[in-house]
Amino acid sequence: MKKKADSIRFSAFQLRVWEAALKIPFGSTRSYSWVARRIGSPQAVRAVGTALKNNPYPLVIPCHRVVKSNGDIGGYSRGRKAKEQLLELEKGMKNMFCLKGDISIE
DNA sequence: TGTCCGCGGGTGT
DNA sequence: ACACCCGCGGACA
Repeated sequence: MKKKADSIRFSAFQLRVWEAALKIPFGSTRSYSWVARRIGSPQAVRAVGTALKNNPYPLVIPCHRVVKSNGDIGGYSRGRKAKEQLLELEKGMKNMFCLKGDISIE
């Protein structure tokens, strides 16, 4: 990603990561490795984390739904706490609307 | 559990 | 070109 006045220049890798993140169902979570596999770069798990961190719209892109594969919550730009609360919030909303299954965006 | 190392991509120098 | 830095994961003790 070139940092210039343009600000609309992102690498294809980042775009793929964010696109994959957008496919994560509301109120659900996926792992970093899941995203890595999904974008066709199974070993790029660390890069996925970096890409998610660099995402320009942290709330539009549901990067908070990406957690560690070992059950840990993982990191978050705005702090782990915020991430945790966001997930709880989505869970609550899901419950509020009496949603049994996942909501698929595509 | 805690550490350690490799991983791919991004950024600074 | 080089040397780090990471929102990780898996192996190993």
